[in-house]
Amino acid sequence: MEKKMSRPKDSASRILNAADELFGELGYDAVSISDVARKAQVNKALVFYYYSSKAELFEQVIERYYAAHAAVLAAVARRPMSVRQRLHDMLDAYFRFMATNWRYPRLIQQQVSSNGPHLESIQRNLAMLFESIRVPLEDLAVQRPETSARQFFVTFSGMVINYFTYAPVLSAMWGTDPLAEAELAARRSHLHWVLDGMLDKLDRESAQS
Amino acid sequence: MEKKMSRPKDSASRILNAADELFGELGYDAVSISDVARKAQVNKALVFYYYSSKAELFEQVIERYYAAHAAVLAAVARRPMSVRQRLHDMLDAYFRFMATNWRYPRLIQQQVSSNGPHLESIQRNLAMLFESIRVPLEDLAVQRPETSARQFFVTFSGMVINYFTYAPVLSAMWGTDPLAEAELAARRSHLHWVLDGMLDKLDRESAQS
Amino acid sequence: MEKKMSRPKDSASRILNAADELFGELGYDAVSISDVARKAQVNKALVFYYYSSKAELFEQVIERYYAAHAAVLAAVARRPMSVRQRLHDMLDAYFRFMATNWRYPRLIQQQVSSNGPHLESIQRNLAMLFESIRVPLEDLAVQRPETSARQFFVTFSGMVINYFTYAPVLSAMWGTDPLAEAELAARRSHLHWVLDGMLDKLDRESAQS
Amino acid sequence: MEKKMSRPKDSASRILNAADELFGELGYDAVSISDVARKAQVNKALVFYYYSSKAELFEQVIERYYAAHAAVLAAVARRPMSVRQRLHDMLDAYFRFMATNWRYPRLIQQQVSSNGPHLESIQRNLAMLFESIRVPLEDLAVQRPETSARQFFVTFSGMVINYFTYAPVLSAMWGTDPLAEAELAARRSHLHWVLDGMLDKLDRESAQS
DNA sequence: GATGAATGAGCGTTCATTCAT
DNA sequence: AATGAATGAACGCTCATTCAT
Repeated sequence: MEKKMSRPKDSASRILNAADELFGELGYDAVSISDVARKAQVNKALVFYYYSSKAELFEQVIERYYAAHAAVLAAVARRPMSVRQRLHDMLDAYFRFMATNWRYPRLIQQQVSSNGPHLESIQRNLAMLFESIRVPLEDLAVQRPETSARQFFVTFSGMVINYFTYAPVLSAMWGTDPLAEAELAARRSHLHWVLDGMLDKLDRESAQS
Repeated sequence: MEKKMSRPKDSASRILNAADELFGELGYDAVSISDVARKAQVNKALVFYYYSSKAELFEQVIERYYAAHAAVLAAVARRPMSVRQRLHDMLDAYFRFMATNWRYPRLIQQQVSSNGPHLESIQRNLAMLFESIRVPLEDLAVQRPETSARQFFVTFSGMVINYFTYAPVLSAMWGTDPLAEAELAARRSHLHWVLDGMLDKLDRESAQS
Repeated sequence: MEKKMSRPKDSASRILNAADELFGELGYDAVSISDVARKAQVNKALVFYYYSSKAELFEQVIERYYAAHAAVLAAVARRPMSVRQRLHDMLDAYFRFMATNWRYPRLIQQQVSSNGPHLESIQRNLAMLFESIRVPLEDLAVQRPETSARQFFVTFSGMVINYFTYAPVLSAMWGTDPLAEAELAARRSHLHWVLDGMLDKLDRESAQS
Repeated sequence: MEKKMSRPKDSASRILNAADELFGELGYDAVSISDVARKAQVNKALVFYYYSSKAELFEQVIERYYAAHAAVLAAVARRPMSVRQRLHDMLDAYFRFMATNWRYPRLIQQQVSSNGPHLESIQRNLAMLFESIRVPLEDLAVQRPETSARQFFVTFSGMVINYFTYAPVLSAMWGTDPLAEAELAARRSHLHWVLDGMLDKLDRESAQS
């Protein structure tokens, strides 16, 4: 007799993927373990066999994103280049990563906007991200209150993240899919345009002073 | 004789305020009607006496914000001025409103990032907001993909909203309260600086073409 | 200024009528005091002003039917006539009363079939009804087990009552309204036909013995 | 080692039986899931593990009766015999089934007399029952308004059903248990006596015409 | 006589989690 | 590794009833 035909991926990762999709779409609270088990086509108790609790399951979902995210950042940081180019590169890498993993920013927003129990790990991740942008920015210009690295950090992450968080709403508003290739390209060029605008202004200001 | 020992505000609005604070802090799903009743110091059943369901209570909370928000926008729209000035004014009004009602952007983010059941009314509100920014922007410049009103809309709302959504996290990261006067001032000046950068760039580009 | 224009009937009886209709249609448990108040167009608390509890309100509803029912029975009993004629008369009066007050048998059936809290008063009423049929029947024939007054009592009340209890179901089954004149007439003639059949049989049996 | 201290019947059927008894005695609305769970000696949540809702639990209870009832009817229909004998047989089977499953008619009466949410399935069942009696009756005699199959159907079901519905009341009235063997026998002989009376009358009438 | 506000108790239902197998 | 059964706690909500005015 055959050993109950197991699916392409083993149960543990099928559960993780199901959790990823459901949490990302509906939010932590709106998803029950039963939902996850059903989607993963496994027994409900098996979820607890692999992940000790619902909270831990969620943690694993974002942990996987953190790792991938960190890898992308590291790859960019490794390349030597001008500051201006570096910032464009980082923005691009950030945007591309989010476009590919669009449920990730949604998961983060859910937690942040409701003081979820996973804020701490999000904080750690965010601090790392901030560090990677702070250095080039501080090289670039004097830190005035309106041009501090902190402000740019919030501005750029907001510009990128919110595009994906709001994707479903924008889609309904404008009748186009914000995740389609053409729309992504438009957004990306806009972001670079904005970045250029800022760098130009910084240049002009430092020239002037 | 005393006026029947009731608190400064009547039960209905005490409930609404409690709901506002709790939903804004913890998110719709994480807040139970018991929590709201306890915070409002009323009987749980009384919540249903005034608001027919938890969903309706939430609706009322955001409806109140919508009304205030629309009033602010209308006030700005009424003033005649240059396009550049108008955009600065609108940004300023938007930011100030969010700073005063910082739970409002959090409530919206919660719903949007988890496809909550109130997306529809959020959409309506967002469409209105978009309309009020679209006209001045389209006056300003040719609509290229990277400088379309849509892109600016997402960019500015992201820049503003996320500052408040992330306030708790930033507070922990930087050890300063993002909602304190000094920090708000810094953010506000940054936003105007960014807007100026963009407008300058648009000017230069239209001069050049 | 006018004294809040009161409706054709005063509040107390409007409440009673509303309760009658709702209880009769939906059953005691399925009807809330709010429902009654809404239907009677009075304030919910006013129901308790006139009727001390939901149970008492129900009691008053059936009490009103009892009184009317007793009056009808008494009227029939008063007329001197042959036994056979008396039984036909009683059956007729019973049926006509139920046809006019078709919610009454439904109310009774609800209580009886769910051991409701009003069984006792129902019992009293039923005993009275039984007494009024027992005497003529016992005059008529020897009481064998299969022809005892008790059996006839159950048989006739079942034949009459169930027609009304089942009216909604029969209506759907047969596509005709059992409470329409034509249908009532058919039922009534059937009941007399059955009664005649029984009396004939009793006659033949007593002739034979 | 013991087989995991579970009662003679497994939880699912213990719940179903408890529901049967409680619904039959007190009525759908007067019985809470807690009551059922307590009687079945299981956890309240387990009721929902086996039956998705209170309504479905009730449905299962009557469904079980339907199946048994249909089986009995089918068994009778299979036997070839004279029309008169067939009607006696059907009446007998009907009565015996009700005597054995006396909570069944009560459940039906509850629903019918309060327009309960399960009327539809009751209607289907009743239509089937009607069909099984219609054919032999229509063979028997011309259909006059007072001797139509419909009338006989209501008459006989009323005569049988109400005996059981009223059992608790009759018991209190007469001081004898209507479900005791002797009383059942009396009722049964009465029913056959009535049927004979009707058949005789039909015979006489068709002879005469 | 009439009403709006308030409340305690309970209901049907869901869910994360446990456990024996 | 996998599962069906079981459970305690909580949740949103309803309702009969009370009470001050």
